[in-house]
Formats: sequence, C-alpha cells, structure tokens
Amino acid sequence: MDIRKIAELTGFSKSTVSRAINDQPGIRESTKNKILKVIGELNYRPNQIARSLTTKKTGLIGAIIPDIENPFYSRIIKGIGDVLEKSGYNMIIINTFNDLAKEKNAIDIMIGKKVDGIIFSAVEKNTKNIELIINAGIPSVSLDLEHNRYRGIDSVFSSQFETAYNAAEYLIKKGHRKIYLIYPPHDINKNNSDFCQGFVTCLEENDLFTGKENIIGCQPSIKDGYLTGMEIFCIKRPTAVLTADIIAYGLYRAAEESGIDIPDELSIFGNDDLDFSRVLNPGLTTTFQPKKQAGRIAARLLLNKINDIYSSPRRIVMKPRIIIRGSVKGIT
Amino acid sequence: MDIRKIAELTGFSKSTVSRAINDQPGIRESTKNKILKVIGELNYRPNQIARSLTTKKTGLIGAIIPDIENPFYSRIIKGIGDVLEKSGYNMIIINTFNDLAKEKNAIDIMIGKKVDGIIFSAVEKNTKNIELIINAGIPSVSLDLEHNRYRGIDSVFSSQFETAYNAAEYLIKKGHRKIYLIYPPHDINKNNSDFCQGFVTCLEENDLFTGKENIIGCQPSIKDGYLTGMEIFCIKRPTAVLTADIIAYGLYRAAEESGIDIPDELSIFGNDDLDFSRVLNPGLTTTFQPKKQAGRIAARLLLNKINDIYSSPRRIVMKPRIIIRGSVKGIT
DNA sequence: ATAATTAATGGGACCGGTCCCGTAAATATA
DNA sequence: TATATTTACGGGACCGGTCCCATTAATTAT
Repeated sequence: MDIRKIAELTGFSKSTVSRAINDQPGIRESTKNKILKVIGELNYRPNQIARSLTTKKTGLIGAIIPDIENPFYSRIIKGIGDVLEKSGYNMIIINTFNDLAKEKNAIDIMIGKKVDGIIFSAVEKNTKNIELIINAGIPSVSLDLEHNRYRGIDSVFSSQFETAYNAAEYLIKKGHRKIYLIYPPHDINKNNSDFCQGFVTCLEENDLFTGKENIIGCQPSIKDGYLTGMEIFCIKRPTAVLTADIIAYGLYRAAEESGIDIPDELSIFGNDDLDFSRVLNPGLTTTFQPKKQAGRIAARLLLNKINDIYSSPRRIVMKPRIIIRGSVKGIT
Repeated sequence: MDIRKIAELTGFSKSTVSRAINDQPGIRESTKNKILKVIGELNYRPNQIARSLTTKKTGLIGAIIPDIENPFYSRIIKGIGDVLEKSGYNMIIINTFNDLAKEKNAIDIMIGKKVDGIIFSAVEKNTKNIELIINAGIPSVSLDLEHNRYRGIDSVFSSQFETAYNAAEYLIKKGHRKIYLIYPPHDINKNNSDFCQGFVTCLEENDLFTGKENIIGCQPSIKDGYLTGMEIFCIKRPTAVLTADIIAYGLYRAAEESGIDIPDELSIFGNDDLDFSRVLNPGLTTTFQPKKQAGRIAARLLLNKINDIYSSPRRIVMKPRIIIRGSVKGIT
C-alpha cells in the first residue's frame, strides 16, 4: 500500500494526497478530509525511507558511546532521548568499548545510514575518527571531550582536570599520603587524560608523586574493579584511592573479601555519582557529574546545529561538585 | 557524490559500478578493481537509504523496552547488540516506561521506519499493540512475556510464576509469616501478572494470604524503592519482602535510614540478580535471570525469522535460579 | 574462419515518496 | 457577461540506488 493506491482510491493525484498528508497549503479543506479519512481507514503510513530519499532527512540521530551498560552512559542517553523524542527524532546507539577501530566502524555506519546528526563520546581526543565525522559534514556534538584541534564542533563536558585535582586535594587534606589512581586505561595512557593530569598535578604540588606506579589502569566495570582490587590490596597498601564510581563498586567487594574496612583502613573517592553510590554502606564519596543534563544539552545543541548548520559552534562547560558521604576518612 | 559520479569517472555504467560494490558476478576482475580503487580514493559510501528503498531491507532492528536506564534492560540490550552487530544490523531503541500509549507510538515509529524486525518487552500481554506489530507483518520476538492470544510470535522468557513461587516458598520455609510483595504496578494490577500470581499462590497454599494489602506497587527504580520503603517500614512491619533487585536497592537505603537491620530485622529477596546485588552488604539474595543470554537468543530467533518468514514460531523458556547471599535470615 | 556460446556491460524501469511547474477550476473584478 | 486573479489539482522529474533484460564483446567449438 503506497501513496498511489491512496490516490487511486480517493480519485485524486498523488501530489494532492501528499499535500493532505503533510498538511501543506494549496488544498481544499474538504478534499483533505476525504483523503485523510481514507488514509485513516486503511491505516496507511507513509514510507519514511522513500521520504528520506528526497527530503534528505532521516529523523535518525547516531549516538556513539563506550558502553550502554555503564550507568554513566545510559543516564546520558536518557537525557538525550528526552529531548530528541519531543522533536520527533530517534536514536541509533552503537558501543565502542573504547576501541578506535570499533569507533571508526560506528562512524562509517552512521554516515551510510545518513543520520541527521551524531552525538559521540570519543575514545580519544583529536583522532582521525573525529575528522571523519567532520568531513562527512554531519552536524555533531562531542560529549566529555573537547577536540581542540577540530574547531567547529560543539562540545559539552566538565573539567576532569579540576574534578581529579579537587578530589586528590580533598584526600590529601584529610591526611592521606599513599593515594592510588585506578582509572580506565585509555584515560591514563594517552596524553589526553585530563583526569590523570589533574591527579598527578595535585600530588606533585604536594610532593607526593612517586612516579607512575600508583596509577593503575582498570576497565570501567564492577568486575574489573573487583579484580584489580583483589590484585592490589594484598600487595600494595594504599590508604586512599581515587577512581570512578563503577570501579569503586568492585573495590568495595574486594575490600570486603580482603577484610579491609572502608573507610577505617581504606578511603575511596569516586567520580560520577551514579545512583547506586548512595545505596552503598558506607555511601561513596564522589564527584557528581551532571549526566542527564549533559545529554539534554548535547541533544539541544545538536538540534540547533541541524536547523542552522552555519551557527557558530558552542562549548558548554558543566559544573561538577563533590558529594561527601562516608567512604573517606581522615588519617591522624 | 553518488553512483552516477563513480560511473562517470570510471567510464562504466552505474549497473557495472553497482556490481563492483556488491561483489556480484558478471563483472571482469580487472574492471571491478578499477572501480573499487576509485571508490576507495574518493571515500564513496553507497547511500543506504536509496538502497533500502529497492531492497526493502533497512538493516535496522527496533527494540522496544520499558527503560534503557534499568540495568536489567541495558543488559538484555547488550546481549541483543552482541549478535546483531555480527550480522550487520543496527538497533534503534525506544523506551515505553510501561505506558501503553508510548508503546503504540513506538510501534508506529518502527513500522514507519521500516525496521526489518522488532524485539519488544511488552507492557501487557495480548494487547492491541501486539496485534499492530503482527498486522504490519514485521518479524518480531517477544521478551519476558508470552502472548498466547497471538500464536505465531516467537518468544523468550522465564517463568515468573515459578520464580515468585520459589522465592516465597524459600521465605516461608525460613519461618517468615509477614511477607510483602513490592513490585512494578503493571505487574500487579493486571490479570497478566505471573509473578504476582506465583507469590499469591504460594502464600495461599500456606494459609498466609491475608488479602491484597501486603502487595504494593512500586516503579522499578532505586528512588521509588526508597520512597515506598520509607513509607511502609514505619507503619507496617514485614519481616520479609519479595521484590525486584532495582527496588531492593532503594529498600536497603530506606532500611538503613529507618534504623532497620538487614537481615536481622528485615529479610529481602530480590529478582533479576543485577551486577550490583553482590556489592551490597549484606549481599542480596535473589533469583538470577539470564538477561544477556535472553537478549542473544531473542536476536538469533529474530534473525532466523527474518531470513525465513515462514519458519514456525519458537518459544524459548529460560531457567532462572536462586542465588543465596546474605539478605534473608531465618526466623526462630 | 565462422558460428555458437558465454561473459561483460549498458539501458532503463522501478522503489515510494516530494516538489516544481503548468493547467483547469473557482472566485473576484470590471 | 467577459476578463483577471486566485486557488486547487495533476503531470512528471527527481532522490540514489537495484536489477532485469537487451546488447555487445570475448571465448570456445566446429
């Protein structure tokens, strides 16, 4: 059942049927009603694919993120979805698991599928992958990372340097001297890790930095957090660790199993403030990152860009804030 | 840049270019290479929209679920994504928040977007919405629920009746007499709630069912779990509650704040076994549901259906199992 | 060398819409 | 009532591919 069929049945041409469907001018009210009536009866739905071909709009937005199962990202996606839905857009989500090749693949797919826009949380700053998106001329906004080499791309992020610096400072003021950073590897190894740098800088300023051995890579999942916790707690004995919330959960379990008390024997400072963090006992001291809001803003920026490609790019910096709960204790 | 352009530049017709792109027979190896070379140099990607219009395949699968932010569903989605990715399909996800109108809307969108298949976790059994999908003739598989009124639809689920019955039985054997069910409302009010029925049946068989007042509706989120916990724990005093993991997390917090000890004063039995449940202290006793596996199987069933529309529908029943941790204690 | 066969290529309809432009019908103006 | 103007509708090109069928070129058989 296509538009020709409706034209046939109503006795009008497909041009007129098209006008009725899209509520365009140049059609008599009475004929519009006639046509709409038949359409309703037959439950006809215009083929969006065909429509997309001429209008060059698919109503699809691509979201490229590390992992939808990570609550940090599913919360962001929720924010994005909130505003897209209201504007009649739909989302196709692809996970990269922080792999550059997967990311490139995802971008290729998005371009082929002719998405109207892309929101992405890139694996690294300033890579060729980012260039790919730009060259394709697809409106896009970057989450979490600011790709300063590619001006012209909207971005929304919060300063991870500041976040890490402040957390480390908090720990130091509480008297901690043996502080470990346990963080996703791609945020550590690369020269683009603001978070890692914020941590190192703060330690250096306090003459506490003893080389890279107290910086440990760990994939952002409960399981990996648990595994590195079990590995580290036995050998090295940090009094405090700075990490991401999702990793902290694994650390809690490892500490429990190792008979290490939080916060008496080990202080943990997270990052993200996921919902579970306040359920834990003791509650996880962490830095709140406005995830849903970031998603919402990213979506709005993208919509703006789509509607006005030549609008000048915007750069939104979000404000994180420390949430003090019970997982950090002072050392006397 | 389209296929005509490539035809022009290579000196061949677009038919031949099409043959090269799709690796079809009837083309000389040398000309194929020439064409592919030019395509590679120009970084040309065929327009999938145009392609979809003739092939009637979009490579898109629709996933309709209650809420992607709920770890239960994000885990299922992960499983689905795993197998779809390998087959070159992409997913467009829409949340229903257990709202029938939103669900209908989602289905309409999927049909319009011409997805090749739909995987859905329906709000209710046997609704008109399900009929909509069937009438559209789109291959689909149902998650969690079995729509027995609509034979011909593949489904993968685990018996929620059994899950609830067994959990309630466990609680009763531990000596509990005042047991509450706190569960998502749409699973309680409707006559289609297997879980609720399993609970009630078990209580009745033990002469413990005292009417519906110990069955309480609660949206599946930590926050809502917390809220109903705060509301209930003060007034009524259950010795045990049966609930979903995500709600249990809120209950933990409420118990903590109310000065109620788990498991000494209150036993909690969850359902789902989310990752976080073993991080809690005490660990949450719950029923493991094979989420990722269910997603994988659903995706495979769907792929089968797409490749052979006339294959007879399959009905996969998954086996849940009780995971005993520390949140349930016997009463003497 | 010529005919018969097979392989390689081109032409063009088609998928299901949108939208420009020309024409016919309705309405306003003289 | 005839003409000018506005409004409603139809015709057909187009979006960028696929794919069937006709045609031409290359092989093989006779």
